[in-house]
Order: sequence, then C-alpha cells, then structure tokens
Amino acid sequence: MAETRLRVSRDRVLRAAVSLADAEGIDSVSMRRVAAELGVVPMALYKHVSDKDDLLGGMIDLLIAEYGETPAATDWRTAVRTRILAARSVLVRHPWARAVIETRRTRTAAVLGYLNEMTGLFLDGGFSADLTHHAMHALGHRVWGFSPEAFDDPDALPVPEDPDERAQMIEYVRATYPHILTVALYSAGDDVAGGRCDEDFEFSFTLDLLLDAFERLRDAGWSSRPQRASSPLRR
Amino acid sequence: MAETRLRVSRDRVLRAAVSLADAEGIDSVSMRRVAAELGVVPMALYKHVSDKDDLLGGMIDLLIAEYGETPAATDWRTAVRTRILAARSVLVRHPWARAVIETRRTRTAAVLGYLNEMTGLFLDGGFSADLTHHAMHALGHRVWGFSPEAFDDPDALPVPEDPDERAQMIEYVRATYPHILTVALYSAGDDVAGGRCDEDFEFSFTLDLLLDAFERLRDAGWSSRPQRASSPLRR
DNA sequence: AGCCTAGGTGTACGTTGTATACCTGTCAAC
DNA sequence: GTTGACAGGTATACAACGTACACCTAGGCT
Repeated sequence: MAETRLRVSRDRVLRAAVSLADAEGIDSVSMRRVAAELGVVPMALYKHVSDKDDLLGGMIDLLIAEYGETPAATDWRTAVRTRILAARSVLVRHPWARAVIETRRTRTAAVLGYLNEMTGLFLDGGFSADLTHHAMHALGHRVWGFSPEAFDDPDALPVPEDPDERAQMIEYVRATYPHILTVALYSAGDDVAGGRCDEDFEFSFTLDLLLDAFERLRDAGWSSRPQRASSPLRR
Repeated sequence: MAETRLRVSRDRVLRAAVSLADAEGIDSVSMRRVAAELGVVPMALYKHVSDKDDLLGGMIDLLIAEYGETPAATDWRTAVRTRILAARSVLVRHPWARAVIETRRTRTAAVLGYLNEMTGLFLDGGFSADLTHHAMHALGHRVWGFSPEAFDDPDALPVPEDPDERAQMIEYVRATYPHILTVALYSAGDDVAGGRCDEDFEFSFTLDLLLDAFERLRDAGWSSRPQRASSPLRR
C-alpha cells in the first residue's frame, strides 16, 4: 500500500537528534540511537550527515533558526538586547545546547549569518568597525573559566536534612570559605541552601552592564588605534 | 636492586594526565593512555582516581594551584585584575583547560577556595554582598553562546592561495556577510585573512569594561533589592 | 610467623564512531 | 519496456573507550 516508510532526510535526522537531546539529554544522542529513533540502521545516517560533528553542527543550526528574525528599525540597543535575549531563551529551552555550541569549531552558514546580523546592528547604531569588533568579542568572552551553571546546580553541594549535620556543615563552610558564606547568606536571606538565584536577572544584569559600557565608549569616540596596549578606558 | 619502579600516586596520575594533555591534546587523555604513560595497566589508575571525571577534576585542581597566591594588600581593582590575568595566563598555557573547566559540574575544594578568595577581594574592596554576588556572576557569564575561539581559529575558514579564487571568495563574503567583512577589513588592514586579533587585548578590554562598571555601581550605592526586575542601571 | 591491606594485574563487557562492501528501489534515457 | 545509474538503506566489522570484577603480590604491622 501507500504506507512506504517516510524517507529519511538531513532535516529529519537533525530534528530527531534535537528532540532526542531535549527529551533525554545530549549524552543519549549517539548515531545508533538517533538512527533507532528513525527506524533505520545506524550507517544510514551517514548518507545525510558526514559525521557526528556535522550532526551536532546541524542541530545548532536548527536552534539558530529558532532565534527568529532580527527586529527591524528600532534603536540599536533594544535591537541588540532583544536579539540576544531571544537567543538566550532558545538556549534555555534546550539546556544541552550551550555546551554543544561552545565546542563547535566550524562556522556554519547559520552561525555566520547570525554573526553578520549582530555586527550590522552595531554598525547601523553608529559604532565604528573598530569598536564593533571589540564589542563583539566582549560579548563572547567569559572572564573566568567557570560557567555560571557550576555554581547554581543545586545537586552539587547537598545540604543535609538533619539540623545538627546542617549546623556542622555551616560551621565548616564558615571556617573554610567565609566570604562565600557571607554572599550566600545575603542572597538567600537566612537560608543557605535555598539561594537559587535568578539566572534571568543575572544575565540581563551582565548584558546591560556591557551595553552601557559600549554606548559610553561610542559616545566618547573611543578608538583602539593610538595605543593598543594601554587600558581601553580613559579614567 | 634498588630500582623498584616508582610508586604511582594520585599526584603522579594527575601530572601525567596534564602533561599528556599539554603535549597531545585532551582527546588523547584516556585512562588507557595515561596508564601507559606511567608504565602501568589501565585499571591501576582506579586505585588513585575514582573515575575519569575525578581525573579531569584533579587536573583542573592542579591548574588552579598554578594560579598562585592572591596578591596581598593593594586596592581591590588591581588585586582582582592581576588575579584574573594570572588565571588566564594559566589557561593560555594549557589550551585544553578552558573546555574541560566549563564542563565540570562538581566544585572541588580548589575551586571553592579560588571562588572564596575572589569574593573576599570584592568584599574587602567595599562592595556589598549583593553587588559582589552579581559581579561574580557577571564575570562568569558569556553573553552569547559562541566562544571567542570559534572566530579566531585560522583553520576554520581557509583563504585560498590563488588570487582569483581569493577575489571570488571575498566577493562571495561581501554579498553574503557584508557587515562581517566591514569589521574584518578594518581590523586586518587590507588583509582579510591576516586578521588574527590580539586576544590578550580583547580579554583585558572586556575585563576593564566590567571592572569599571562594578566600580561605578559600588560608588553609586547600587542595590538589586528595591525593584529586581528593572534595569540595574540608572540612566 | 602470620596476616592485613594498599596497590598493581588480567580479563571481560557493553558502547561508541565509522570504514567498507553490498543490496535495492526509483527514475531517465534509449 | 528494458537498462543502467545512482541515491539511499543494510550488514558486518574494527578499534577505542570507560570500567566492573576477581585475582595476585609485596610490605609493614602485631
């Protein structure tokens, strides 16, 4: 009958991989598993994807497509801001994506397209090529090595139920990491463990800090040329 | 004779792994390979390391030890700055480390110690616990997904030798990614490919931007409390 | 002398990515 | 309508991985 099994295509492979990652985490995205999801033998995937790296790259491209259109014709700042927040909301929807993106070494057309749009927003906003360049880098840098997730994962430092053990642990932390405790106590009220902080707030806090700084440099006619090695900021 | 083979220890395992990663990249750090490097059978490692994750964590701890001491008794800003730049120079010396650090989910004592010191520098510099908390987050955030390496890897977008092909490629880029080209042409002079930019400059540019912003907020007596949802900056 | 135990060994299993060779159904050209 | 090419699915195989489990062995204690 007409029930010929749906042909596999690159797109179907990528979508299967993405929804598998969404459902069961990136670790369960193996060639074999994705193939199984499509009711097909592992090696069949290689007709549509050149290797696993290509698969991962394709998954990211799919997410970039989810970012949506660049908002038209507002001021540069809200344009950049909404664009970046849209991107973030996609990455939040697909928690595996951040780690994958950061390991990617090949620039696909989708990535370059996003990069191009972003660059355009700055240039159109009256930023010099020079400042635009550095601003883009600043948005990409993580100043320390540690990713924020490392500190927010609630499972990473379990707090004992038992009040005695709990007091003992707090005492230990007070002795060993007093400054951490100070900050933790503040942001959690009096509950050390409950201090799950508002990641969205942290994110836009950082974003606004940088956008403000960019704007200030632009208005001051900043340029990196005269003396590259010195501090970028007049004090 | 006295030539009993040197006993394996946790420290020796970790050091072997680090120098292997330095020499041949993180991908060649497998349990089998590290064991071979020590002239020992793979399973022997498990007497000193609980699993591969523990091994990677231990490697990072070793690097954190390389960060050195917190500079004593200067103003907060140079203290933070030199501390972060010291950390960076370690990560530059061990190019595999950044990626490994970012996948770590468990906070070892070394990591917590570093975090604690860093926090202390802010608190001692007159920052509120509130602002310190957000500043630490800001230093940890990467605003976009893409890591800077993704754009600087010279192999990622090979430029043809042949002048004709080269011109054709530039034409293609001009049509497809005009804004990228604008910025690239600026920062490379007239050489599109040569535009390897000064990563150290980019890094301290970003760092100073953030430190400036923190200082400004501190001096303004900023607090996140009154209205958490709104912009952190008075305009 | 006897034993405990920390540390090294050997074997084995399941899972991974992918090379290579093969088969098969569809469609264009004659 | 037969043929042949070729895109797409299959089968088998291999090397490398992390690590569970059982075993052996050499020192240092009582």
